[in-house]
Amino acid sequence: MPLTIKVNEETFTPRQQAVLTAALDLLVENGDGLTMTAVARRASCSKETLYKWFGDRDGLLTATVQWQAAKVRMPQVDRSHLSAKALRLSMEQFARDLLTVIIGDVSVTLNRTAITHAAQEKDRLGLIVLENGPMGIRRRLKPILEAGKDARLLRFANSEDAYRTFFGLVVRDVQIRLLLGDSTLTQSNIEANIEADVKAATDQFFALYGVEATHNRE
Amino acid sequence: MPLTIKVNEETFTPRQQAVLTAALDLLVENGDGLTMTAVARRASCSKETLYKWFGDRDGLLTATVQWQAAKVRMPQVDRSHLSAKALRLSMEQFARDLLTVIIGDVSVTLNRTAITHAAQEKDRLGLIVLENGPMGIRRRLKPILEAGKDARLLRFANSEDAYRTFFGLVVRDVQIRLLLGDSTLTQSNIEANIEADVKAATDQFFALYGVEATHNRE
DNA sequence: TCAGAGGCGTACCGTACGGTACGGTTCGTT
DNA sequence: AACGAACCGTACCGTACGGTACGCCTCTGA
Repeated sequence: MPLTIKVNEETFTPRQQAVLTAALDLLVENGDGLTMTAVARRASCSKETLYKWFGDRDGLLTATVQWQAAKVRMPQVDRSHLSAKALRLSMEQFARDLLTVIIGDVSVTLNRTAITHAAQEKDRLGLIVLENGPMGIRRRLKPILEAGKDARLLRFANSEDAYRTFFGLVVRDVQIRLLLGDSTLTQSNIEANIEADVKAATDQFFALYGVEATHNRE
Repeated sequence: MPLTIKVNEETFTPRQQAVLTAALDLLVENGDGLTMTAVARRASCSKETLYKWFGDRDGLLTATVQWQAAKVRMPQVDRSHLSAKALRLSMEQFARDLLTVIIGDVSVTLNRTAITHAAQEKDRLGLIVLENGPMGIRRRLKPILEAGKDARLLRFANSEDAYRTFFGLVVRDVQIRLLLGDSTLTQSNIEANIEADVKAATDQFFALYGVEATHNRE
């Protein structure tokens, strides 16, 4: 019994994972370069095997996206014993992880692929990325926000709005510009400012939702 | 590479605009449905004419996106004599227009198309959408922000950050979710909340950058 | 009335790629 | 050793679609 990694009910053998890695590499290297022939050649396997394992091109694509997306795990933040300082650090950590993931080649590629897919009534990939992207973030951030609320460090009517505001403050127009291929946004360019951006976004979030804020949404 | 985007009414004849309309309709109806044959049939013209007018498929796509994107004109806001109330109304108007455009079928389709295109090293469409989307917004919003600053109604170090924060506060995760095909975000669903969202975003923006804000980014 | 331009519709070509078939090879099991 | 399952490599098929060619129609202007 070979070691397998379980991803949402789907298990992949190491060999299969090598294939998925090849597929992902091809995607990142060259967005439309994911032809079955190219994957087979890159992974040194036969097309027949690809079809046997993944059904069809769509299945391979889905498996690739799903497998990779699930690998993006953001560190869980310690929720217990929430001091003001700890909360702030947690939020900053979150912002940093979020930004780092979003500007990565893999994320850009996966989002582009899923969006392309969604443009054809096949929203399967879109839903996967959605679930592992924005929704995943939301799921992890929400308890922290509510812990902050319970600790009287944050004030908001519902955590949904608070999460979405935080998302907006952190991501701003970076993601859409990257997806559209804005050449003025080099990765190194963003990385250089990432700490400043993280701090700014967190400051702004606390200005809006921190208990000491005079202005607060109702 | 001087990417000049100039779409005058004289650039395309009415007949050509009819063709572009057909192409856009096909795009919106069915993202990948833009085949040359389909456009020709829909517009009741010959493929040869399409190639004569637009060069190749890419040219047709570019013309379509360019033509439509340039049609999205947000109202210029009167900048002179800027009262606090006028500024706020301007910002709200901006937020409303921005949200309205972004959740529209056409915008979603165009962004998806451009992103798909950008996934293939051909960032031409991406740049066009970028220019008419985020960058266009930035160009129109910036003078208003600076007028607000001059009138001592807003306070910020540079208008770039202020614009991007506003963008984030307004758009949040709506655009990426729509692009990914999030089925829980129906258009009517968003439209129902659009006024509340607009007000919330504007409130938050003024809380962060208004002169009366106690917390302000440095 | 005629000529030419512009344009429609259709047929056609080439190619890229998804998907299948098959012979040959490796490897595990008995 | 013998057998079979899994798999590799390659050749092959069908189709969809980008792009071209061409015959015919319509409209315009002299």
